[in-house]
Amino acid sequence: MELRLYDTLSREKRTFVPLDAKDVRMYVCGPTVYDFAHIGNARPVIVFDVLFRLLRHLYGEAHVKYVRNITDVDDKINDRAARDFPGLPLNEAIRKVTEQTGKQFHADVDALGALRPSVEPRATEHIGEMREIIEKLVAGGFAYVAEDHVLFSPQAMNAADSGLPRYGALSNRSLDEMIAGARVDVAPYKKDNTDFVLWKPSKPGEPSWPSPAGIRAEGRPGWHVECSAMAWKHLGEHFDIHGGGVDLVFPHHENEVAQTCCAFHRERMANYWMHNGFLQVESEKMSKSIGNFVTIHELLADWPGEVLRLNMLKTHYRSPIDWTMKSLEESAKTLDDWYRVTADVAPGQPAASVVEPLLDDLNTSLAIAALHGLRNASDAGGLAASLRLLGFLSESAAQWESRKQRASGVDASEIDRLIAARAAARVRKDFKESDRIRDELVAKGVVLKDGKDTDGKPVTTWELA
RNA sequence: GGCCACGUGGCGGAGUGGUUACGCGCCGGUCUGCAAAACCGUUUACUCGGGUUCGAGUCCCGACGUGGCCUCCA
Repeated sequence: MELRLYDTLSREKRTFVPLDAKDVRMYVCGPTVYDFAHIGNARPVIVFDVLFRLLRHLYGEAHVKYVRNITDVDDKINDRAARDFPGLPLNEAIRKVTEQTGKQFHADVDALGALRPSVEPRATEHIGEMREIIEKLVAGGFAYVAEDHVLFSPQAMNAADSGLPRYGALSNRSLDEMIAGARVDVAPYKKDNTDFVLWKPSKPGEPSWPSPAGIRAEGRPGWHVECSAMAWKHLGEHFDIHGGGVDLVFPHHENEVAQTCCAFHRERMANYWMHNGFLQVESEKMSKSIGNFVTIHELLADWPGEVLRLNMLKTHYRSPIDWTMKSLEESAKTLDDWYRVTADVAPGQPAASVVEPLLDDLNTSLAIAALHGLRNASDAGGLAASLRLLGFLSESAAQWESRKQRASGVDASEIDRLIAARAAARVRKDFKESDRIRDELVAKGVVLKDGKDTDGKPVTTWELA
């Protein structure tokens, strides 16, 4: 069985053939670290983590390299730093913001069960590579200097007749359309309104580095060239998979392709371009003004990370998701059941019924249906191994259960005392008293479960509603 | 205005021409002092209008609806 992936560029599912099966290479655009990551940011993290795990399963852990960058130079970071640390010099404030936010991001994605990528490059550590790419683009006639900016010219790219991709091929639009649809003010230093910034001058006090292309004033990079530089440094001029959210297709990824292909005279940057769909919250677009803007951090206060993970994977990665409380409750219930039935089970091999849907462009919905199938067939070993492949079952069943008790703050010994009192009442057939105790516990959110142990003796356990 | 994606049963959500998706819920049963939990079983669908075909949720055209992108938002 072979892996098939949907490629945004060719707009079809294609069999995945790595450039080098001993060194499978994937790049995913990571966060700009200026604020808490929201639940929409969690989607690419989880989706491409599943792909990373699947690739490791197929090609071996040592043969897959996953790069996810951290953008730590950006206007939004500068604004946030000035707002939060008005007393500090800007550069120091920026460092505080990026450190704090980066740390929080790692705590969030760890809780979601996402493996750390092989490399997490920071933009500010790759300024040299960015300058190098910019120099090549200027030398090749694809970029020009104007008023201390360096601008990339898609027109020049499409005028070149050598083996380059056409600008606009990834996002499926022509330069003419872009010119016609342009609705922003064109900066006076641009030759064409489709030109985009590779390098720009820094204002006094802002982060700055020596500029390329003979510009005397110091400056800083444009966003797009950061990813071209980091991907090049860690994965080479041409690699296998490039991922991110659909919103990045244009202009970010289109521009990455342009920069990398023109700098290195290549026809392709990545062989497969993968994009995850967007997310709505309770059927509404997530926005701060509606008040439904929800961070990963906030959700983790109420739900285990694996519940968020399962809830995300119930929907195919390219479809839109409506993120709702009801759906989260369902996901939590499912995981409770899976933890229960896989408790103390030695994991076997991941089931083919789970792996095969994943090979078909990460059909996680169908894979989850297969998990239910394993559960109903009482194949606990296969279920446990398959869940692990998908990044679940990171803790023991006991830890999973105790986490819920801790969160609710109930006193386990008090509950045990009440259960014993109820058992005594039932023995003397004082059902009025036994029901009273049961209701008392329900009021505390504790649900009793009467069963029998292996000897047929009645035994009562409990769980939180 | 331009480009693109999507529209499945009470809810979530798979399925690219012909057989039960699956899960949650509902309902019924077993168990129970009664419940709950657990286990067993059952139920309902393909936005609308045309077309292609022996046959369409699945292909084509149109309408309506929802969402995304159109210069730094995952």
